[in-house]
Amino acid sequence: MTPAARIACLDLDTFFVSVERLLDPTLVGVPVVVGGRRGDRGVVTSCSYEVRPLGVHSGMSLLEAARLAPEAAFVPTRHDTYGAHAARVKAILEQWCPVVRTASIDEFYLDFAGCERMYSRREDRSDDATIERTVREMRAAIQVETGLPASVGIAAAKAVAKMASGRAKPAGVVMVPAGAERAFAGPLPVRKLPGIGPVAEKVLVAAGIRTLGELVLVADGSGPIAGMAAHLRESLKPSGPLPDRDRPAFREHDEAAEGSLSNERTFFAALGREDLVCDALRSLVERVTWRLRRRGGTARTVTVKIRYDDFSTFTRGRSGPPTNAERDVLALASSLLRGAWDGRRRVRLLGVQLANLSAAPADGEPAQLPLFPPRPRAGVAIDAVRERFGYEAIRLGVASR
DNA sequence: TCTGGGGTCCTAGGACCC
DNA sequence: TCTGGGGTCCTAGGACCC
Repeated sequence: MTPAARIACLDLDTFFVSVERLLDPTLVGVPVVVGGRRGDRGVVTSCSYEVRPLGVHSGMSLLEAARLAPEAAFVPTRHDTYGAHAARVKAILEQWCPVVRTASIDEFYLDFAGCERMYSRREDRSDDATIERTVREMRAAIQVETGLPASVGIAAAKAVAKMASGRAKPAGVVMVPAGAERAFAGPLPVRKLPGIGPVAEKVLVAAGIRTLGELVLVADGSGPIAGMAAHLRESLKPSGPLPDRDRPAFREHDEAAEGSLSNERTFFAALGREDLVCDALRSLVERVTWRLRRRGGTARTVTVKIRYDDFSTFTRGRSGPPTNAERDVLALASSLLRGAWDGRRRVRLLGVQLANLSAAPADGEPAQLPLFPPRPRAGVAIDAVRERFGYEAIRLGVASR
């Protein structure tokens, strides 16, 4: 069977902005920047199409964005809010396609292989036409049912579908028929290829390679540029079946026993005092272990991250017996912090990561020895309140500073 | 462009084991 | 004893993605 363009990549347009507009209709039709209030330290996480021509883009500091777009409305990011909207989108996609995978909060891959017959109509002149028409109908259904605009790329290869979804924005559909991959990708800047970031781009541009059409011609061989060319050629080939499951971070809570969990914080003013650094560490441990318990898992590895004023960054980690107890993690994190911080330099950022996750033994099941000490009753009560009303419903004395 | 916060994946050296 | 090769785990750092 010849490979065909059956992989669709659906990307929600300016997702956070779109959700904020659903929740606050006064934002409709006005330029919007999501990421924080004017003057906050932080960066743009999403911005509306009105401000793009002014030079605003995600990742830019809010100060710069405010200078470029003085008229824009600035709204803080509400991470707890967006997941439910993404879940509604996914539920609709599953009515249209048997294979739907979540790649990120605003991005889904679908595999329509084998669906041509079911969706075929007399006016369709080919299987490709059937799929493209179906995807257009699906895209419109998402918009009508959720109020969220989306763009879709369709191709035989995931990476090509992804690049095509970029070309489909806003609110469009672009299909790249099998065999047309090189013609489609050739004119695009190298940065558009998934896997080419700022560092790789710099290397390529320094070598005079600006487009994927130039990169694809680089011969096989050793060295970073030949490696990137090989990566590109591989990316243009038809993809195999999509992975069995969603990425770990986007699975349901009770099956999320893989991947890692982390919380980190950049301080408005870098911290120099030891007691404040320790308080911050405690607060991070409290939050990240709560998330771990909520998804019913344990972690074997704890890593502390520290960034100084000059942006130099260090991590120190250690593995041990699995735990989800705040006390255990705090003890380990504190000792790692002592190894990572000289106690003199000012600390700009502190982070705690939990990794090597696995599912915690079910309730009532005898754990081997005291690896899973019963949670103190106060801790259980705090978790319960947070489960109902959200993490911020309870601020513990020292952590609320 | 003075740079947030949540992730994944890859590399590379050393320990350790058979 | 001076010494092979493969596999896996641990740790630190970095590129990349949204």
